[in-house]
Amino acid sequence: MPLFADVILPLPLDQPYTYSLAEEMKRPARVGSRVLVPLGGRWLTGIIVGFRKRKPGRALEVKPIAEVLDETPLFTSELLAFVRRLGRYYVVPWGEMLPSAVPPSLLVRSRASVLLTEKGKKALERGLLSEDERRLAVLLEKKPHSPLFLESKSGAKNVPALIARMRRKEFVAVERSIRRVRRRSRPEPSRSPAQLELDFSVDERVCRAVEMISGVMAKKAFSSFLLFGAAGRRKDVYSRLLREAVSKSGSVLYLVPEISLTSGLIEEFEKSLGGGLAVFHSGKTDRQRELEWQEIKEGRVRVVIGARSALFSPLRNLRLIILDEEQDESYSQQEGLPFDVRRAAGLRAEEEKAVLVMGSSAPTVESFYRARKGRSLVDVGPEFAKPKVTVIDSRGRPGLIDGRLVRAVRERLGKKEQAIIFFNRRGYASSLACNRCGFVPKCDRCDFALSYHKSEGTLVCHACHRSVPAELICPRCRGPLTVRRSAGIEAVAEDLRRTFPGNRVEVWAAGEAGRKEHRESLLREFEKGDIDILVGTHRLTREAGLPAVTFVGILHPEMVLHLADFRSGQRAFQIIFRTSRWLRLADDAELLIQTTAPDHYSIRAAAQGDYAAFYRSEIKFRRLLDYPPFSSLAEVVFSARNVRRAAAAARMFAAKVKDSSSGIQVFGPSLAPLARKRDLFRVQVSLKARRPESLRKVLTLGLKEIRSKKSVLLFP
DNA sequence: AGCACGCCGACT
DNA sequence: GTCGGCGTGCTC
Repeated sequence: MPLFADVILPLPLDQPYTYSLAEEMKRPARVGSRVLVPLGGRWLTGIIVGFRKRKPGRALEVKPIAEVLDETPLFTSELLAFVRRLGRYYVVPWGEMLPSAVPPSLLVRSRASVLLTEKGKKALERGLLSEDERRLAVLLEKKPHSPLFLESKSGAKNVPALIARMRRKEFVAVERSIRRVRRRSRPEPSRSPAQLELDFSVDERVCRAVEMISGVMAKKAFSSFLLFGAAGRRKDVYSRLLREAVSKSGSVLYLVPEISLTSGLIEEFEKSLGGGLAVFHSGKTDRQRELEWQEIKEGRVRVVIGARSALFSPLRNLRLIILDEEQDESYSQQEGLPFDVRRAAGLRAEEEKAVLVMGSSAPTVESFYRARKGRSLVDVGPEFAKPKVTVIDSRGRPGLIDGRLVRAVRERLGKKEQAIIFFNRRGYASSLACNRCGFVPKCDRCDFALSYHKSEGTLVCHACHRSVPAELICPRCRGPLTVRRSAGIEAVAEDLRRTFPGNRVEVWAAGEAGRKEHRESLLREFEKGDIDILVGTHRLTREAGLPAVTFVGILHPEMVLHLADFRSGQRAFQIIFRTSRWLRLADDAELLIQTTAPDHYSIRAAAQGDYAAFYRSEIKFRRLLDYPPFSSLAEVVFSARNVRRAAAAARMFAAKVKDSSSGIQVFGPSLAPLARKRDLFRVQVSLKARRPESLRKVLTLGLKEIRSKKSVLLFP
């Protein structure tokens, strides 16, 4: 009896391919196992998603599976179902979801290598080659290289076509090799769980929350909760639920926005669980991740702590998913990673019939609204201490830093105290400009003015992260380029240095100061008291080791309100709310906010530390303008090398959506906010719908036959 | 995603 | 007429 396996491949395809199974492979091949298969002349790793007795098409010539790579399946059936659903949800092909789910080294593929033939060498010596051919041949003279290497080094255009032509003329040959799949090394056996400590939390709200949630957990059905309140009490709840789940031989997934923020947490769990804990973070090597997967898969690891990639860990009998700091923007759908972690965690919990507990002291209004409506809000009470907050109205006042803020800082420095100043814009100024001819240096791949970073002497494109040395002479008229020093953290630092010449001022920002050693040395020096004023952007809130100070100043948190984004009110609130955590809780600790929008509800509520007040205003505004959670939004960006192609795809999509006329509002096509990025023109279409299901249906249908590159952002 | 194919303008 | 750029379609 012949047997065939349906295999999903790590390609932008939604359909599995069918391969035949040799007799000796029928036993090890199982749903969820990795297999090595041939596809169009190369070797790829795929995942078996099903079996069939006959081939799908009569005429189809089915190729055999070369090797089954796993003894136990890499994916549990729940995990596989989750990945498929996640793809469906975000309109991403099944196969495209795979690489973001699995450590890349587990998806072996053949690698092409181009080598120069004898005939090619002779042709090179005799000068028989065209310019591009010669360049390629020179690179290959010493040793073979990958097509990718040739693409970047040869300087020739359309390298794949060039290689194909040279191959036909037998100047070069292409060889394919697969990195040998390593045999698994037997990891050490797991330690037996240590005695679980009993803890006697006296907080009644914590006890009630634990009781209620663990009661639901015992039912082994999907359910979700929003834990609202102070961080310490949330952690008590998590830790007790976690131990409850583990003691019932279940496993737990603990998601955090950034693994660096979990110091202490890991040690604590390690102590109380006595092994069986895995920590996911981006700093790990491929090899480490691979071993970790095996450990989890084979049930030796029962608790996984990590950021978004941990969402795909192959835990079995998953009972509990914890998602802390629910409001954090790193959970949102971002470039390259086409899903929202909050939503994804919900889908995974549904597939696993597990309980999802999200937690925050100031959740997103979307989650808060849904939790209230679904009666799944669990309030464990707010922080006890609120810092002293002062709002400075700087309307009509000149200068970047208000005199009142300067006075407050001076007072602190006089008392030998340190200050943190927060300002959420990188760089020195938005751009350089020529006074004479108006020239503004722009990125040559993006439609974006370059940001001037004075301390580094560079111009940085904040869209594609490329940086070039700054030239201060206008290339057009040879006039001087001057700095528009309106904003930017470097300008803030410079002002402060001028105002406090005897004190040390340092800048903390992503990008230029992004090197790890640099950040760590800054941190140490700040801790020792060698730095008096630390000026930081949003990046600073991502740092766990920052010592608490007695003074924090926030400059113009209202800047984000000017962005065309329905969540900007929430972002402004969060900036202030989160920043206040840097304050040491002492009597004379103070948070000072300098703003030109002191009456905005976000700023006012954040200054008072009043989430409820913020929520009331924000939800009213969302309802009025029909924004999420009262509607669903989609943003589809079509990108292509030339504008016409991108525009044509966008127009076709918009027309299709309008034709389906299912009560969906269509905005655009219009140029995307960043009309050109990394040499791609971007045209976008936005959709708004009452119900998320109708939106997804229209997206799936409308995008079906559109070949052009596209990316979909979904809200919520 | 790769890779082959086939179409078209622009050069030896 | 070939070269080289680019869009289209297929891979079990």
